[in-house]
Amino acid sequence: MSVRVRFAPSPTGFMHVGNARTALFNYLFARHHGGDFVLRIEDTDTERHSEEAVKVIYEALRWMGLDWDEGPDKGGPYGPYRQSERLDIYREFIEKLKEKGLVYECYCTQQELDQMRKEQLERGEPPRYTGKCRHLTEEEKARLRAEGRKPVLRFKVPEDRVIRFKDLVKGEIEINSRQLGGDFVIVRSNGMPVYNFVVVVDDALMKITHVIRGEDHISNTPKQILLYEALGFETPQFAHLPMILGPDRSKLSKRHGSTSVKEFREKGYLPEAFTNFLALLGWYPKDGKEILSLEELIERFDIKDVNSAPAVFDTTKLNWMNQVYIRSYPIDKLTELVIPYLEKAGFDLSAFDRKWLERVVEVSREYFTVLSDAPHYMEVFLKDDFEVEEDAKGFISENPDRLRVIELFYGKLKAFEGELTEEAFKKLVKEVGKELGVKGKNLFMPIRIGLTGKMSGVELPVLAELLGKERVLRRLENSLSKLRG
RNA sequence: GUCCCCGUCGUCUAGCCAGGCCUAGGACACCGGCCUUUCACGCCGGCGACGCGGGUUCGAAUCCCGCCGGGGACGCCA
Repeated sequence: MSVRVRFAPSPTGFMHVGNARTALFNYLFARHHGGDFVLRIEDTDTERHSEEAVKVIYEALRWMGLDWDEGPDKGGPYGPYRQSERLDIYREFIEKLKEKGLVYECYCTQQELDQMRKEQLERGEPPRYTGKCRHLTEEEKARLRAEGRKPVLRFKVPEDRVIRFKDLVKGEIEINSRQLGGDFVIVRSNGMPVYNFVVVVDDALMKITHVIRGEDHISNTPKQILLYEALGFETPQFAHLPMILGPDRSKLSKRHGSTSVKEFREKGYLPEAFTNFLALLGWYPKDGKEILSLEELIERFDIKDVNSAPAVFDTTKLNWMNQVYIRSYPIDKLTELVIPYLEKAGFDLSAFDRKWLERVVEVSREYFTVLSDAPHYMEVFLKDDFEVEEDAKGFISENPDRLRVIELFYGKLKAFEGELTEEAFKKLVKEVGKELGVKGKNLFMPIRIGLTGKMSGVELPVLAELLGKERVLRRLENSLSKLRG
């Protein structure tokens, strides 16, 4: 039987990195085995969900390069792929459970349940539903209905049964049915079925062979296994991925800073780096190669190599990886990605030639960690009327020779005929040094300051050639006036 | 509270299932040096971990037990 996995997020309006990793691992598993990757939207909690939120999921997945074979937008043989559109299907299976006598109506109110839980906790007992409504007579039900109460449907959990399953990541797990918290709700009082039920129906009907999801679902698994059995479905294989933790070792959440895929995208992480980094959170390739393309990840991915210990989400390594990817990215693509950041920073790029801009990106990218660093490092190429920084001013005023270097260089350049290539620039600087008897830092730094107003930056000859004679002259005039004044 | 899961450098991890090859390997970060007439890159080097205690064994990071620590789940959320 061929492998079928699914990613089943609920559209909350943002895609958490934990979800992103779950999606990735499902995708890698499917592609590695030549199977199908299904996208299903879990929106039974209707009030919370919107179309916009579904779009967020699509965008995150597409950005990461994870393409799905079946889904709400694509269709497929086991649709619909949105739970809110599958209500008739669920109804059918709920009827089945009713016929088998495996469910019953419960009329307890929210307040009653809360009260019960509170008392149990106070007594030091684990909170659980006691089965109070399990044996209501028809008359009692009628009376409760007359009070205006609307029942939920609860599933009868067997008294004392050990439920076992083999988790592909964690190994054998067993739990006694007594620990499940009592008979659980499968249909809300408003008629809407609940996660633990629909997930089973959907996974079974969609022929999902492997359920790969976060570790926080481990405790749901026994309940779901009970439902698979009650409905006469074959249980799939389970693989529970270790949690992703914040720096304080608690479950990663918004208070830990950036946790949504969108934020990483906006900061200027490349999807390749982000995906690569996520893959290494809880998984490690046998050959130890860490920089891996999606194809290479697919090739190497094995669910058996997934670590069972949780991983702390620390973006330090992601930063490094992003640099690695930035440096090897196709320059035209990188330029395309960088442009929005430059425009957002207020640079008018219309005056610049595309090829020239690519050259600038090429020499600047060595300095970027994230794409949003681009304006900072590229400014030196884009803006001629800069300020001279304080430390640079200080450096010049320390020694009168230093200002003279700029002045002489300016004069020589003005008189210079021809194109200002790297070679020509070096030659001119050398002449200045010779005539003034200045070398090293005392020679180069004033020229750097004259050209950029700063004490550090890209290599000067490269900068000079890219700017061209006219712009260099203008810059020297600019900084000279500021240094003298 | 109860149950479940987990515990190797600061972080991601290799090794653990099939005990000796582990004086515990790699990567990131950090520190130092080299390179560079700046910064960064790059190169070289350094720092740095088997949670604790018992067993089993000639030998344990690896197997067993206990403890401690961390996390998760206990919803008419998913």
